[in-house]
Amino acid sequence: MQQEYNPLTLEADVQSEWANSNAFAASEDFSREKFYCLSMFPYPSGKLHMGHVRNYTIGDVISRYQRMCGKNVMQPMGWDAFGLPAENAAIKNKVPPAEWTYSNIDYMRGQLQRLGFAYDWNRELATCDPDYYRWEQWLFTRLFEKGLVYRKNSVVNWDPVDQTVLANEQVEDGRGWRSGALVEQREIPQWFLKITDFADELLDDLSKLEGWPDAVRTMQANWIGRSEGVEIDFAVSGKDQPITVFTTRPDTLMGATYLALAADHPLVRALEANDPTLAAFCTECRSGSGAAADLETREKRGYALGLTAVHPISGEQIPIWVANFVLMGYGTGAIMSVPAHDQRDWEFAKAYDLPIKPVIAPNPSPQPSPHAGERGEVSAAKGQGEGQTLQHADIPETAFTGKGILINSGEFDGLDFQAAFAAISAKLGAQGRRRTQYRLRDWGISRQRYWGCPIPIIYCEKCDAVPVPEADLPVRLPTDVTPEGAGSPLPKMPEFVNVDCPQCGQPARRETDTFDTFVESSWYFARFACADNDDAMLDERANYWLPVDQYIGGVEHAILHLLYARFFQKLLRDEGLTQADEPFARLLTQGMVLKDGSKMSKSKGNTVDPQAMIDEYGADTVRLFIMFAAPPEQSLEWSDAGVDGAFRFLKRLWRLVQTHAGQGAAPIADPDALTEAQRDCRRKLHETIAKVGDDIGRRYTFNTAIAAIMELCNTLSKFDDASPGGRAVTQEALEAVVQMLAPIVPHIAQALWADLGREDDLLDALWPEHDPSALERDAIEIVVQVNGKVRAKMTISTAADKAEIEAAALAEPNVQRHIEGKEIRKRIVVPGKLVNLVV
RNA sequence: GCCCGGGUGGCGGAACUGGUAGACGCGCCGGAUUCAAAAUCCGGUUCUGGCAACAGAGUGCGAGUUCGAUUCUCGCCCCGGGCACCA
Repeated sequence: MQQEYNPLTLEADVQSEWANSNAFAASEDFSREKFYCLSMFPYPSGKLHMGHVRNYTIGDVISRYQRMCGKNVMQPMGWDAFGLPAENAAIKNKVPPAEWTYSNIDYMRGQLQRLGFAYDWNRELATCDPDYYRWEQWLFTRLFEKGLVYRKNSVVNWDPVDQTVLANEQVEDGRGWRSGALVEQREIPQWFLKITDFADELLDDLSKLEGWPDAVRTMQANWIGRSEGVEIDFAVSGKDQPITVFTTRPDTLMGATYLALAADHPLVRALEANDPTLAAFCTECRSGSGAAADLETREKRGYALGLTAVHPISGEQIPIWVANFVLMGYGTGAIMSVPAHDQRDWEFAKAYDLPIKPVIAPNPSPQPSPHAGERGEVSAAKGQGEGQTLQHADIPETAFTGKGILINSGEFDGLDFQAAFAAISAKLGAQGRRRTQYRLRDWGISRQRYWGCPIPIIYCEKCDAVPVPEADLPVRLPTDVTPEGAGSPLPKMPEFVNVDCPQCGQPARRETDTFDTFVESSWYFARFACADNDDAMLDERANYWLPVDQYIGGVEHAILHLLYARFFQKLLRDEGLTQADEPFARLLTQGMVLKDGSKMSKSKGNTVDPQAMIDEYGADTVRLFIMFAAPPEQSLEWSDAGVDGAFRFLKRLWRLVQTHAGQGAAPIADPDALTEAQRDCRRKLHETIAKVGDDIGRRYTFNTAIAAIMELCNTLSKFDDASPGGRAVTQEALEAVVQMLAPIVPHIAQALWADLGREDDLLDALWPEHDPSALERDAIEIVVQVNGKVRAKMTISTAADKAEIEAAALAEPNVQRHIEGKEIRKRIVVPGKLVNLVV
């Protein structure tokens, strides 16, 4: 028998073998099916946290499993290296962001290697490397030429004391996190990418993404928010310009009793100058963070402008209000309010005593809900989540937001939604236009920050904004800089700012804003295919590897990052750089790692340092626990005791293999010559192989795969049969156990593989297949229920037909007791499962 | 506020297509081994009643569909993620 399981030396040995043989270098091989497995790259914040370990273990298990299935696997790793934390660290520690970032990368790379992840490190990239971001700048200039880029004024959080722009995260309760000053919304010119040009394609292609979780597809569809509606002009009494609103419910037009405008609506802006009370109200609306969550949870407040609009059909005068919940960024910045049929309008009307005019009656003949008649309830037709039930057609307690039949609407009375939509749109004539509206807005990519990719634009008085010519790329970010707090240092660097106009040669000024860091993470997956190419952004290798076959990352990225990456894939495709329409064929969104029920975070002080766990137990134990504790999509509750349990299992496995191997080479078995106990053991083995293959390959429920392997090991411990047949079955089973565990605990698996006498390379050992003949059994357990309650369990031949099963069930003593003297009204027999007798 | 998830023993979780609720692991209890401890091994462990056989209850709450619901439908409650400048 060999020595004890010593993970620290064992793992070091195995890892140096992998390194020496360059075991995970991937190359394009058109004769083999490729598998590109990608985990979301980390922000190099200092050291790995448990969320990283979970993310990367999941990816590594999938990669190693796919390799054992014979695929040509590529699993790269890189660094999402630009971002705010580097600037904060610079201010705090007086160290340049570049230096801080690169030293973090070095440390974290070592941690990833220590965990034994099968990365092709030849493809490593960091987004702060000019060799990377130059192609992003290049693409931006291409998009500029194509008209997919434009500049417009847009609001930012402005800290008037620090004289700087703040991220939403840096605004706490409406105040700057450093200065404590009240934050204002201020407009500055910024660059935008026309993602809305792709709104339809981004929405429609969601249906192709069958390997994505439905939740993510639904969230993206709702985020894009395509809606069909009508744009309606309301003439304003005493003004030339009408107010244009957009509504998806023109059928409710006759119930519009007021208009509500955003504080930034042009009409409001014009009136503000001469109305100090209005100006004060608008200032209040503009204060605080610009985050939608803050705006929409504020108390609904309004201010009557004292103007009226003319209802385009009735000709009635209706008041115009400014409301703090109307956003300039969505639609036209003005809404027609129909308080009877919109909950927010209803609450606003109640608060300010505005008229509520019901114009829709619930449809009198919907699909009847079972008890609708009894309680006088009527179910509204269910559209996109807008169904509701209602006591009556009038509006005593709440708005009726369902669709129905028009009332109080003059000539339109009696029409349903469809008919009213058409009739009212037609009646509006030139004052109404059918329109498709999106909730999605163009992507603002300008950041007034230092540690990011410089936007390659030069401003010339004569030529306006000029993209930097390809020959002058990259625009390098100066790296020997330590930001000190208030604002980006770039505008204060004449050697960076002062430049000649590439068009006319006159003195000009370089753009000092940098890209949103989401830009870098929107195309890195493609660059991994050819990270070493200095002459082009992408080459033909991208067509071999893309799309990513499996992408793994946190749910928190379900909308923004994943939508931007999908958008960029389409930009790259249209640029002729790659062919795929979508970047990620299959997506796994992993849950968070919790401790004591809440997310691990420094501020809560409930973090567990992965490094300490690795140092104590080794990488395999950490990997095993993290894959066993929960299915990947669910949150995972960290448990030190659970880690102990994982370690114990590996020690048991180690002993099991050593004990067996210590008895010398095992004979080969003839399956037909086995005893019944040996056949049972072998059946358990092949049932486990079938289940584990399905759990890892199809379901991605690694926790149940591990549980099944543990069960098998428990069976093997008890089996303990030293006869030639018994030893042959044990050898077969242990080899399969080691293979099935190899993706999860690759180090110990490699050592045990050799101990079992195998000389081939476990990394490429083909995944075990189950032997269907081993699964055959003569008898099966069947449950007998009486009135749905289990009253007996019986073992019966698998050959028994329904009548025989039923007869056997009726013969069970405990069943007899429960049916005695009662009439059997119904007999349900589910072969192989159960019998239910209804008495 | 809006969009999307989730809620099962003391704990993490299992039950995949509507068919035995609680696999596997942790913890706990009892036993073996040991001078003793650690480590290891064996047995038990949803709750209530019962020596047991067995009976009753039970998957956030309330209703419904069904022979049968953790699973499907409706209405609530609570927790988590996202909300466009954290990544």
